[in-house]
Amino acid sequence: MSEVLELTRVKECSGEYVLAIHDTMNVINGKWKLPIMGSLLYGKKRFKELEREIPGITPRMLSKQLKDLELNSIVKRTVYNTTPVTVEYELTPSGKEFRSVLDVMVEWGMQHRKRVLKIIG
Amino acid sequence: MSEVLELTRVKECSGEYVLAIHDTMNVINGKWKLPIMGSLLYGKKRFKELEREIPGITPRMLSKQLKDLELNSIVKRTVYNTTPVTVEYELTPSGKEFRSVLDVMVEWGMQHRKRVLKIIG
DNA sequence: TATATCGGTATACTCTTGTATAGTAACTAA
DNA sequence: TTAGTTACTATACAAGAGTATACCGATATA
Repeated sequence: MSEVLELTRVKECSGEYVLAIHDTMNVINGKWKLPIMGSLLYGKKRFKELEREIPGITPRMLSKQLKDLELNSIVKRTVYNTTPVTVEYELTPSGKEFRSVLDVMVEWGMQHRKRVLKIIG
Repeated sequence: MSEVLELTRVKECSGEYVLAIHDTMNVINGKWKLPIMGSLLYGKKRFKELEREIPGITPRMLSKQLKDLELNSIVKRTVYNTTPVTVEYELTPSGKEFRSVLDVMVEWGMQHRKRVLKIIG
């Protein structure tokens, strides 16, 4: 079965549809995962770099969310044997391809904002 | 400025990009908004119909989330002057167009699942 | 010697989300 | 008369998400 046909079939089939949605939701839930991924879209970052780039995040939450993202194969963590240790975070291929989801979200978000302002204004 | 050019510009501009993402996140956050919208994709529904179709939801949460969705112009609520009152919920144009976001989420979710299984298996 | 950086962890708290259970007024069918 | 439907609301509670603050050992810098 071709990819396109399979996708069409899945969109009809509520079970797999819901499963895939659930996978995606797991990646973006919470307040901090999208900001972290957004920051990593521009290249590898170290812990403190992320902490500085994401205003308001505490080390506790950054650590927790990075672990989540690593578990879900969105982020890769690499430790370098320097003194003191260097730890680098980067997006996996899945992480990088998540940009397509972000772009559609942005597109919808903008259209939605326009429609709402047209009604109010 | 054309739509396409404007979108390209926004994708470069972190401020508006983040704003639009935020709009979209507001629509889907929490456990129940996507199930509700999913149910309404197939047409107007009444309160009790939604309650029956979404397993596990309590009337409290259904009421709360419907209010949220109404506030954000995703769902339209119509009251009919019958006895007892009939209340119908349906998606607004924005709500209907949200399907494009869902479809991309499904596409990414499936690809991601495949990639992860390939590594593990 | 004092301070700062690195990549975090520990503890305690609040705040939001969600659950459980019961109840409401008005009406209908058995 | 009793039970059920409609569209919810009220109260109380549990659990999870997020915040605030402090701390760790090792190393580098002033």
